[in-house]
Amino acid sequence: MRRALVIEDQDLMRQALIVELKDSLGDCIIAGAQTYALAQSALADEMFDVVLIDPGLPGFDPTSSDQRLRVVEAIVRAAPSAVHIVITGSDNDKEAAACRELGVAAYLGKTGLPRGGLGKVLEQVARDEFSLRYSSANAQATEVHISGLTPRESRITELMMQRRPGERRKDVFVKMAEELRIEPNSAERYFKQARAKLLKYGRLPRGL
Amino acid sequence: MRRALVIEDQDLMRQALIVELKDSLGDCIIAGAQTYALAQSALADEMFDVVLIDPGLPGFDPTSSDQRLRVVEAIVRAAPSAVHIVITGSDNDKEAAACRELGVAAYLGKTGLPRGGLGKVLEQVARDEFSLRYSSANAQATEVHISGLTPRESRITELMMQRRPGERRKDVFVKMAEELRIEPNSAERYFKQARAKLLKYGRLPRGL
DNA sequence: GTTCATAGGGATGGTGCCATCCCCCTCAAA
DNA sequence: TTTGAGGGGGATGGCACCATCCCTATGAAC
Repeated sequence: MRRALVIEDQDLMRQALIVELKDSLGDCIIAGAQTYALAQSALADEMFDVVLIDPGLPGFDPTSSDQRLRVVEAIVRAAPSAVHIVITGSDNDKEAAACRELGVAAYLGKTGLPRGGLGKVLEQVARDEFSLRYSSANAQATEVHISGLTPRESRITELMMQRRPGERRKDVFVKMAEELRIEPNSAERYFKQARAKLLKYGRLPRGL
Repeated sequence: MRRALVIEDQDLMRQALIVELKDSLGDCIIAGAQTYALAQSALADEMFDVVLIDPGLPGFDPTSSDQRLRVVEAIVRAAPSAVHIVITGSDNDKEAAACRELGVAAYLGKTGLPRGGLGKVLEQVARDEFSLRYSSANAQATEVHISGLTPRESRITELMMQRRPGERRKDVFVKMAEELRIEPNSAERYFKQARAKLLKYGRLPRGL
């Protein structure tokens, strides 16, 4: 059972990263630290296999690349055997190179890193590659989330609304089926169920 | 059924904010926009009751308070009847005051805003109060998340590990019972179940 | 010697989601 | 006229989690 530590001051983001890690690691114990002090005490208390670091922590000047790197360096030294992943909202290539020098295994921008993205990064790292992903605003469309729909229903609705012209519904069912490893028939069933719910509440977005 | 729009470039954070909003609003439809352009087209297409804005968007200089405020102003103008909430990682009192001038209903720092925090903010806003919460690193301890535990089991384990000396287990059961509106007996049952699982896998953190 | 917190469970009913298989109907294209 | 995409469902079994109630046993406190 692997142990991981997530160092990130923004609570919702830390929560999200912990969930991402949990989904990627399988059996694991994940600690979350909001501050540098809490991270230090966690690192002193226990061993970790994976450490996720956002260097923009309270008490450090976010515009000082020097301070940011010193935080990373201190964390890496405190757990030299762990896999270290730096994730930041203000990424740049100089910092990426410097982190790599410090022994960091992956350097990630927060923008453009979707659900499941961390899993792919960990796979890359497991192959001893340095994983580098700069922020990029890559969204093609707005997402939509509708309460009352189950996750499956929500997902197929989203996929269906993003369908490009000429693409048949059946193609979308196949796409979702591959994504979730289920039968296209099931995807179709979720879509029908979702549409029925939306019709009932008179909330049918375009794209039916 | 209310409609909300979340404008935030970091995908995981946007996701988390959408979940927060969904939990707070009940029946609702929530759109998520990664960029200013996507936000604009969403605002042009539909009406929204609530708009959540992170002014630090790609394409704008994050150090320029002028640019940040112009983003907020444009969004507010595009949906004058909506409740606008600004949430940012780099909050300061000048920007808060300026946002209030622009008609924003709440100004929140990302650090120190926990799960459920947005719900309280919305309650405040519903009472026509201006909700102001600056970032603060307020965590007392590291959180712990263990895979294989259900949410209930995870929560009671976390509460139990944060128990202060002298506090009895029973007190913690009551605390969790109030939090989730269940019987203390049930909380105790979850704790026992969690401990049994942890013992089975030899992963008993201190605090039993 | 009784009370109470704690340890360590068993059993139960309910609910929601998942995944699948089935049915019927319509309409257009080949 | 047969085939295939699509609309609109019903029924089912399995599973995980939730919430509750029940039982035994230990050990310290009063």
